[in-house]
Parts: sequence; C-alpha cells; structure tokens
Amino acid sequence: MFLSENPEYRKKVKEILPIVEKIVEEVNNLSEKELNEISKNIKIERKKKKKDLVLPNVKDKVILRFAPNPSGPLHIGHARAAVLNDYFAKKYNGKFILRLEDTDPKRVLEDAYDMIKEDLEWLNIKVDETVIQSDRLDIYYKYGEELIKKGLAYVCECSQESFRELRNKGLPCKCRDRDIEENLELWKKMLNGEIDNVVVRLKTDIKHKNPSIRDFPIFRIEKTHHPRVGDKYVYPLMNFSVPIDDHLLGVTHVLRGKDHIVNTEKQKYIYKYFNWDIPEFIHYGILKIEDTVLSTSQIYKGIIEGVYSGWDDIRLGTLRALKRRGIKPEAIYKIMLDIGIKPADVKFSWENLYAINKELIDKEAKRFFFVWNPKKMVVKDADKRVVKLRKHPDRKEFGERELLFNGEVYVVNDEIEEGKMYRLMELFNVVVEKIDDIIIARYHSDDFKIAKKNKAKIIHWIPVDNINKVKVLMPSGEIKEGYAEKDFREVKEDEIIQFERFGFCRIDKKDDEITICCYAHK
RNA sequence: GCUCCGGUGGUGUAGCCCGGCCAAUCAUGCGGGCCUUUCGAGCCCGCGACCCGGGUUCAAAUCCCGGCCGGAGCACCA
Repeated sequence: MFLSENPEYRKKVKEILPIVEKIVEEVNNLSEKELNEISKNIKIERKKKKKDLVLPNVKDKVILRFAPNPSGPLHIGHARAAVLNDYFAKKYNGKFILRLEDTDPKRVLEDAYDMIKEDLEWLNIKVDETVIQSDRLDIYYKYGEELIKKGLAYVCECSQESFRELRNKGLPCKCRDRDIEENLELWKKMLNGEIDNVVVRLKTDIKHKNPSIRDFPIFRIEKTHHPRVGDKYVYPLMNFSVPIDDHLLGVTHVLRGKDHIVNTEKQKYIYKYFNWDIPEFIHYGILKIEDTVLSTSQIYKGIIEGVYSGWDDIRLGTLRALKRRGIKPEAIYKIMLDIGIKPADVKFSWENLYAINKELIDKEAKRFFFVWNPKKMVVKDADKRVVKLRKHPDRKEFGERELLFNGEVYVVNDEIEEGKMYRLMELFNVVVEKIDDIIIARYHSDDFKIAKKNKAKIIHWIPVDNINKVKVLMPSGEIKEGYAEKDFREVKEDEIIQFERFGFCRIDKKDDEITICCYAHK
C-alpha cells in the first residue's frame, strides 16, 4: 500500500530488498519472550474500514427508481432493489421514484398498487414521485411512432415461430423492408384495434451474436382486461417502456439484477436511436433465498386454493409476513445493505436476518414462560413459594412477574427424563422419579450451585393454575400449543415478546380464550 | 447448445479497479469458557476462507491465460 501510494519508490525495491531480508532474519532469531515484549509495544490499530456503498459517476442530482410489477405485495427479494435505491437516494440527497410497471395486464393485480406503497412505507422508504406506466401509454405510442417514422421500427406480421426461425439463422423477415408509410398505416390499425397478432419490432442487428437481441419487439397486442386502462390493448414491452421512462424521468443510475443484463443491452438501442445519454447501469448478483416461496403467481395461486391464509401467511417471504412475525423493517434494511451490490450471486440466509433482528428486539421484548406440549409435574416435599422475576433481565423498569408455586407445575413434556435432576428456573432443584400421565418429582435442594454441579438442565415451568392458553404459529407451518404464565395476560396485540428458552414472538391475536403468536426466531 | 456473468471460512461481507502494511476485515454460525434472579440472553476466548493449474513479477486474493464449478438470459413477461 505504501508503494501504491508512492510509486516512485518502486524502482528502489530491489536495492532495499537485501536489507529487509537481513532484518527479517534478525527478527526471526529473536526469542519468543523478546517478540512478546515487542508486540506489546506495537498497538495494532486496524482501521475500521466502514463498508460504504457508493455509486459510480455521481454528477449532479442522483435520480433513482424502484420499478416493481404490481402483481402482489413486495417480498424479501424486492426489498433489495427498494432498499438499495432508497439508500443511495438518501445518501446523495437524490430522488426516489416508484414506478409501477403494469404494462402486462395478465400480471396486474389491482390491490397490489396500494400494497406496494404500504410495504415501502413500512420499510421507511420515502417515495418522492410515483409513476404508473399504464398512465403513460400515449407517451410510448408517440415515441414508438417516431421510431417507425425514422425507419427504425416496423410492424411485423410474422408468427412468433416463423420469426424466431428466421432470426435464429440471422435472416430478416419480409416485414423488415416494408416502407415507412405502410408501417405507419399498420401501426394506426393496431392502435384502432383493426388488426391482431402483430408486433412492432425495433431494427437492431439481425446478425447480432445474441439472437434475442435481433429485432426484438417493442409493442404487442394484449386483449386481457386491464384494471386501469380498460379498452386499450396495444402495450409496450419493458425493453421499450423502461428506457423511455428512465430517460424522461431523468434517471441517472439504474440498479438491477444480472438477469437484466441482456435487457440493458437491448435498451441501449433505444438510447442510441433517440440520441439520449445513457444512464449508469449497475447489475448486482442474483439473490437466492433459502427455502422460501417467493413467486408471486405461486403465492397467489396458493391463496386462492386456500393453501395459504393470505399474503401475510407467515410461511411466506412477503414483507407483510415478516412484519407479522415481528421482523423489524430496520433489520431488513440493514441486511440488504450488508449484502450490497456486488455482481456475484448471493445465497440469502435467514440466520443472518434473524441475528440482526434479535439485536433490535431483544432489548424491548418482555420475557415470559411458555410451556409447549405441557405435562403436569407433581413436586413432592416442596413448600409453597412465590417467585418474582423481572420481565426483562436488564431492564428493571419493565417490572416484575410473579409465579406462585403450590406443588404442581407444567413443564415441557419431551425435556424430562426419569432419574435426572432438573433446575426449575428461579425456584429449586428436583429429581424426577417417575413419568406416567404425570411426572412425579421430588424436591432436592435450593442451591443453584448444586444444580450446576450435577449438570442439571435448567428448565422453565408454570404453576398449573392461572394459566393462559397460547398457540404459536411457526414459519414452518407447525403449530405449538401450550400455556403461558399468569402475567402473560397483560401483553397486547402486536407486541413482541420472548418466550424464554423458546424464542421471540409477535402477539398476533388475542381474546379471552387464547392468544395467537407468530414465531420470529430464537 | 448458444450468449453473458461470477467464484474470499457453514452463511453474508471487506480487500480486487490502482499487486506489497493481507500469516486476509467485520458480522453471523459453530466450539469452549465466564457471569448473572439461573435464558436458546449477555460477555470473553477459540475454530474456520482467497475454486484449481500455469504465467507475469523481487512480490499475486489482487494482473494474464486455461480448466473446473455455479448462476442468469435465450418470450408478443417484468
């Protein structure tokens, strides 16, 4: 690093080398004791290099856009683009545009427009401007027509198959040479709904090494009902509408996944033909998310069929599902920044998200005992007692909870073995004598040290009376049922708590009968 | 198959552009210990990686070539 900053010294390296070698030898001959002395004196100050994500070529105002397809709410995969764009917009004091890309009526869900806005709000992402592409069809028509007039685009009547066949051989189809007037006439007919089964193609390079770039389509006819535009049915393809909008909106940096690299190449033709400046394109690697259904269409199907309870079914990777489990938006924001924008593919591991989230909620979550798969334990030879515990080990101000021991408790069934000693948390040590329909245990001692010495498992427990029924929905789809201690009654819906030795949960629903919780993570 | 992209511990990440304070960062994970009104909490210590082979160079995680592996695209979707 010294050399890279002072390249003029490079030539001298050869001269210095023998000296360096000599010193190295001397150091190597030092005794361990001497070395330790020296290293004590050298305080190694490693510069804490803060990871700082930067955008290349920042000139004037940075304008970014997040462009989801409104076919469902946002999921963890969308969060990456949303967060990155928002982060840079804030960092450079720029602008964040939300652009809803609804030019495929087959993939538009009316509710999604609002859901996406809600999801962004939840993530604390500030939208400076919202653009809906279906409002802008006339704009696309205008620019499309201009390209036809310039002879750079043409109406193609070929079937998809026959065009592809020619294209793959690098041959133009017969429509390519049609004169401009005729093209314009056909274009008008398209817009008026007089013809069907045609597309408008951009003239690119019919021999381009990537066949999909050869005269790719920029408009198509789609007669599916669109919730926002109704009877129009000429729609631009994304490789046309996207560059048009990006340019018109002044977007300076386009952040998107590597799966769009070919699209970028296609879109550059549009910039070239209109003589527009090309924005900065940044392609980050594919985010693979372990064991999670993310496909919006698949989720939607599951909801319709009743497999999932809704978009916020906690088995899903939607933001609203994560919210429901007690994952904080800040945690999602942070992990997306941690992952960053490098071009290598990334396997998203939930563990990492959970760790970040835990840090956020740990200090706020009240602690309670929850006994799942409860089994009654009768403790012989034990006096009645009252145990007072903090609701949070470090935060006295949260107050205390109270457990009244009167001889019978519930414990987690599968934690108990015959003949073993257990420490009932904050209470005393017992030895299990017999397990039948109930567990028979005998009081052993009070001293915690005895439990430690005997390597007794420290388990939690609740008195058999004054209990609260609890059902915990797990992200795996599993349901844990059991009882929570008396003071659990005070929790409110939406509160995040920790069931000790179990994990963090968000209170989803509560009535006199039972409390439903959603499991976040341990 | 064709086109393009990428490969740093179990996972994520820094360093790569501009070779040398890199016997490689930070976090998570895992292992061990400590503490404590007794946690699956907290604190401390430890473990663990530059895909492989060649080349260039005094010096390669970093540059070049080849291989292997992984991914993406190849739509009248976005």
